[in-house]
Amino acid sequence: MTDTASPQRKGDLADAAATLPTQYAPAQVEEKLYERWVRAGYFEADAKSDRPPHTIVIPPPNVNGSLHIGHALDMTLQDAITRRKRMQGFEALWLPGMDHAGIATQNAVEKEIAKEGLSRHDLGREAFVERVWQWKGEYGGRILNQMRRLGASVDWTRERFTFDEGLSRAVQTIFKRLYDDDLIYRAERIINWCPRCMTALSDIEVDHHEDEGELVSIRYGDDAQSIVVATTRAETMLGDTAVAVHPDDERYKHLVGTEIEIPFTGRRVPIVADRHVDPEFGTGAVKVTPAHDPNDFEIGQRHGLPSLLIMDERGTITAHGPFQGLDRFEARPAVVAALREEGRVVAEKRPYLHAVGHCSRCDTVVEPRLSLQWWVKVGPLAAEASAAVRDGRVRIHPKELEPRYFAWTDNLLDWCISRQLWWGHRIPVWYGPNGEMVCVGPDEEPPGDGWIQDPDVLDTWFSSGLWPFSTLGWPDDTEDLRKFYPTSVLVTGYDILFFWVVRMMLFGLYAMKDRGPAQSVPFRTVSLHGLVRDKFGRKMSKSRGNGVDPLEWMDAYGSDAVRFTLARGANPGADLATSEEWAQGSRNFCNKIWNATRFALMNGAAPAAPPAREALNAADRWILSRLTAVTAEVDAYMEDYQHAKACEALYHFAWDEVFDWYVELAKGPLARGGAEADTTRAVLGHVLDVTLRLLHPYIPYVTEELWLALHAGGESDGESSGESGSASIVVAAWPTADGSRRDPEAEAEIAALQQAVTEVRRFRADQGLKVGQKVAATVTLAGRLAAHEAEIRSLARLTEPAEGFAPTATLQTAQATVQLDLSGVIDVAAERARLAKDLAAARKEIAGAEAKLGNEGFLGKAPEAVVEKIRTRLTEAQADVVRISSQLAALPES
RNA sequence: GGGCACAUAGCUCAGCGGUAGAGCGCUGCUCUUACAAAGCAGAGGUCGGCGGUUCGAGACCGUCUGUGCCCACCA
Repeated sequence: MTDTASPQRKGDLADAAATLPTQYAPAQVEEKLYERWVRAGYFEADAKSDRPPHTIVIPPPNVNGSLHIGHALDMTLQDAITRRKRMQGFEALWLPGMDHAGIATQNAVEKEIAKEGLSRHDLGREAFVERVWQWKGEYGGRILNQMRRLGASVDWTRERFTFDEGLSRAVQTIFKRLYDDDLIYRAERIINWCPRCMTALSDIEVDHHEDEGELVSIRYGDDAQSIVVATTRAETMLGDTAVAVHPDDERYKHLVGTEIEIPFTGRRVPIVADRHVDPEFGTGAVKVTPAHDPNDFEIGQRHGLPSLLIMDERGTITAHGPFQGLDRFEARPAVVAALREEGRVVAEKRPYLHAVGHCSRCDTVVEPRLSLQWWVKVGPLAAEASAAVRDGRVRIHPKELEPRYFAWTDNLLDWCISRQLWWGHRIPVWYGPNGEMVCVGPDEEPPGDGWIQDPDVLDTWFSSGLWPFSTLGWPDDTEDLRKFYPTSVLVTGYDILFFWVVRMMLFGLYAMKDRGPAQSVPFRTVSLHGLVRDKFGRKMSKSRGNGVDPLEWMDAYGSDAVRFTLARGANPGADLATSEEWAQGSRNFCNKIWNATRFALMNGAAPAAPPAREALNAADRWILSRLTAVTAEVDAYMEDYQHAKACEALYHFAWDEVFDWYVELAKGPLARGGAEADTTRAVLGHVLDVTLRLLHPYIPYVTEELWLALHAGGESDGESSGESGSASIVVAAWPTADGSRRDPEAEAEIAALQQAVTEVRRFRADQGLKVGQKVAATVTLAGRLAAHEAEIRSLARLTEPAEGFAPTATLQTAQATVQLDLSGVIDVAAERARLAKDLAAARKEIAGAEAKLGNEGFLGKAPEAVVEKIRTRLTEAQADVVRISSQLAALPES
């Protein structure tokens, strides 16, 4: 924390720099800047503007959650995209909001009231929903508040909630439309039932994992006629209404068409032949329970079998008999035991690994159950959704993930949308006293006395599927909808590709179809990122304790550091590993930028249009050339959502080129003063100004703080500041590459200089010389390097040769020869070893190149540029051998 | 049971037809007129195995092994 500037120098410091401490302290700038940005209205999009729109709707976080590292990644990327577009002059809208998250939130509140010894049924529907709203008010805004911390440039005036009034109207509208188009229907089917949540679940809300089951073989029938079936769910036999065998199975052919008695029930059921049965599996005979198994249900349909429900909503056996009242998992062993008693267990239980469905919310084993539910007929909608990607109206990025998308759109089964919950959009259907049914639109009065509304609510993904247009005011034809739909890009993790992205495609294309094919898509591009993992690439989990709290990192290292860490790891569609050390590294980077800018300010640099070429020295021309190249590179990467690449390019340019070389090279001219120093100040100011603007989308806070300081002192130049002047980097112009500044000549020149300096430094390091230890040397330069002796001497810490100068070592690069007097210092043995190594490397090089050039196939087919490169390499290596050999010979005896 | 990825430096990952890269970590040196959250220099990979295509292959093809993920109603 010590300020190393000497007292005399301090007086020369620019005012702005004097106020900057030697370390960047995020806590002191973040809140202040965010408030200023919001107050200035920079994040508010104007639907009336004539700028081209750029729209992102946030994947709405669940109200019941708090910011986790995955959110932080998602939001950082969206913010970076939005900030760049805003700087480019787009009318950039990033719309924030939350999801009511039906089942998840209901569970959370149920858990809370359970602490008071209450269930939702104790409260009753209305009071319970009231309670959830209350809870939402209390905890709901947490993530949104955390977004502010992160620096998210969202338009707070447009914040939405999937359960707010407007969105509820959108839900009702689309339900009605789909209903009228026969794309929503009510039917009795086998659904996934969670006996704990007591609701139906859609297929994607069920997680299958391998569970250890027990397969037991049971004999049905009596001595006269019997058949053996195998099952893992013995209790379901109480609901069996048939036994099925394969039609070609010779073992059972004679039994088909006969009847057999189901134990305990006294029920006689038919033996049917069905192709679904696999004769190879188990005994080749299957018990058929149409009400509790999806396959069996289909067999039942094919053979006109009755369906018997034998469990209630809680999974308790309701079938009359000895097992009534038992839980399904108590009933299973009880049934097996009773069967054994009767001598019906033919083969004892054997362990059997099979996939069992679990509720994705509470992990309870899902019970397939025949039930009357509401469905979306997805076929026609999915065909559209598939076509939109196939014909390029919607681009999935990275493309490698397209097959996963098609795997869904091309195989989607009808979607069960009704849930037996209380927290959600109520199904807008009313039932009349005589079994009539009417679907009520948003502006219609519900029917009167004697009619009751369907008690169920809609799947939470039903409302979030409308998000890209419901948030913009649909079903009304609003200015926002006209201006900002279709949205530009959807940024989300690949893990909700089918939960959410597919739903938005289905609904968007349907609801907006009157706009025509190109304009109805919910987004032009889907940019998918991966999951954040720990430093070893492992999934983060509570039980493993390897999770990361982004807030903790923000506290410790600043928001920018967290953002940069995440963005830098974000390769399209790929998971990223992260750890605290990386956040530290990013923090260090921010600090480095801080200090480089601080140096510039201390030397009076200010953003200005860089002087004409003739006024510039080689270093200036080099860095401006590189700046142009990097600007183009970063711009292209960002346009293609390649954040990791963009960040890497910026990191290396800023640190390795600007800070480590240009700033060092600038010190000479700045110290010498005069016009030369003015030029350097202008170039340095310009380079930093552009670099800060390029970095701003990823690290908004530190760049703003420094950019303001940089503009506080000097003249603002129109090009760098953009039309909004120097009020904020948020609205400064996004840099464009100035092709006229490309300068291969200067790049080659500085590369040669770097090579020479590095060679000397390496030599010094090998000899164990201290930085402060002066070494006399002659420096002989050729070609482009001719004018750079002063820089080389300064950067390599070489002094002029004095009397009695006696060189003991020679260093040579392509355009520089440095002879050093190291009498008394040099470690001859080490030097000899080093040279021997270099010599061996050069000889290997020659051998490789000669082999290639002697290869006729190579000469015949390789492009001329490649051949030329190898020739050059050969020539250089040959020269190296000569040089090194002579150096070896010149070394004194040890 | 299907499908899709991935196997490159100690760790996490880029590179995807022309002499192996980054960050972190590691080693050595250094308070050098912005920064020790720094500077300088360095060590460390026969790019999972085996075949093939090619003048040339981490890179393309085949195959094997290993790992991960997604989907799936086999009782």
